[in-house]
Amino acid sequence: MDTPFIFNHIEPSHPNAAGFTLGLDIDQLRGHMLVTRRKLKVGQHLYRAGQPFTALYLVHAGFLKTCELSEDGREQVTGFRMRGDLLGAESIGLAAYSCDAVALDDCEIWELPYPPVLGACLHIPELQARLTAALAEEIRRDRSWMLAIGTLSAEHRVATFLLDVAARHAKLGFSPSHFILRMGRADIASFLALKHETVSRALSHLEEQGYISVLRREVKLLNIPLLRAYVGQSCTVH
Amino acid sequence: MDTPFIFNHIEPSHPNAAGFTLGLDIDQLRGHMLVTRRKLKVGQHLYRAGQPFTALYLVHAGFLKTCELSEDGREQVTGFRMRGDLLGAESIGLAAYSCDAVALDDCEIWELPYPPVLGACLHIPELQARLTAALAEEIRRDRSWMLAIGTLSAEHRVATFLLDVAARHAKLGFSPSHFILRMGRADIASFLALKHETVSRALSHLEEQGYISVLRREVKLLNIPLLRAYVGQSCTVH
DNA sequence: GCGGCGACTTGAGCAGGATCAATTCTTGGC
DNA sequence: GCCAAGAATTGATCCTGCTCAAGTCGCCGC
Repeated sequence: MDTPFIFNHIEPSHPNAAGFTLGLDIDQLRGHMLVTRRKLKVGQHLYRAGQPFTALYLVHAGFLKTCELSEDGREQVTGFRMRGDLLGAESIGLAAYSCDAVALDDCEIWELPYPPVLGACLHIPELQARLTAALAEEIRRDRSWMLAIGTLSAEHRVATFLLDVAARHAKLGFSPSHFILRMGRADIASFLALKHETVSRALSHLEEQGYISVLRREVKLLNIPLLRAYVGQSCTVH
Repeated sequence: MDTPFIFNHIEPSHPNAAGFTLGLDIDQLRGHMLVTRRKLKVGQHLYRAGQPFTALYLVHAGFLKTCELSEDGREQVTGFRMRGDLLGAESIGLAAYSCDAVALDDCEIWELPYPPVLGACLHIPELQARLTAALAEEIRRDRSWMLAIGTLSAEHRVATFLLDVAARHAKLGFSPSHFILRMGRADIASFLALKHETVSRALSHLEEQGYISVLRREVKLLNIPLLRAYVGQSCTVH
């Protein structure tokens, strides 16, 4: 029996797996810049909108959300980041970060000071290509969520979200079918452009239908292919 | 009286303005790669999802939309591109384009073959920084629309959309308060995660309230500051 | 100029998700 | 261990935006 309760604390097979978003050995980067380590506790901000933009970050362990804010106080969760994910890239080219990054679990983060990253790109042409590709990947991820939000019903969105979590867990070597959500219902709701009650109901209903089992934040996907089929139906059915 | 009907055919002050997204002189790029010119008629695709990724594109004249597609046939407009905007960047790092780009008006496009762009980055360090910044900018734009879609009512979204069009027109030296929409109601609706009837009603209602005047695709913003205030209210009011 | 098609508007009725509210369950602080 | 605060669930009701439908308008081809 697996132990999803300590996911973030299991060491995956490759010791430098946390650098895979950039596809590079961290040690190679250390030759070009001072890579420091930062620890965050639940609820702490890695950075806030408006703070001077000084670095990119790689998640080594833990879990974070990014939040977009408007002048008039509206707030939107725009994504969740886990081991291996890059943070701060959206603020490249600005003097200050453009959004908030908040720890949803205790985190260990590698800080890559930014001007040095640019410099390193000149010496490691590979790095430049990787960084650009990582940015493009981020655009594609955001757009595929726009597609989901613009075209799927509440329940389909939630199912899609669970399948996405599963896929990301699988890529890190964790169980795709049994995991603990690190974010609250309200964060999922904001991300999917819903209300937390709606997310709660959707989860309950997916459970009733036998697709999943939910107990607070512990989720089991009982039949992933069937769940995929359920999401795929969304268009052909109506 | 201005003549918004021919916006796309007016030459703006700076002859190389169409390159401003990359902040570079196109002639400088020509030294490193073969920049070719492509013309498109309304309805033609600049590229389609699945076609081999070979180039980035700069819009010199005309107007396009980008569409995200799902395997099961769902479709979502993810953005609109006009003079000076970059296209294709979302597909960097892939073998094939990940979305469709469709002309909504006759277009003239500059094609920047991709591997050569990467090569040019090595010789013009400035270009690398600009390209990366352009990608980051695209992420921020997408996320600010996620915020709008996730937090604003239909009518507020439409108003925000009009203000965005106005701002982009202003940046190109056109009138921000009187313009012709190049896309149909259905495209606006998809982009804002609404239905075309809802967009139509929102426009009519904004007109009733005296914020704008609409006649088919011709739009006048009668009081931009007031319209901004109307959008800004969205949170404080509820 | 006329006919036909597609884009847009508008209305009526419906429904999916929001809102408001009550309750249970967890968790952390003392 | 107990209490308080917060997170999640669930129910009842409301309302925004969707659906279905009819009708208008403008434009292109002939």
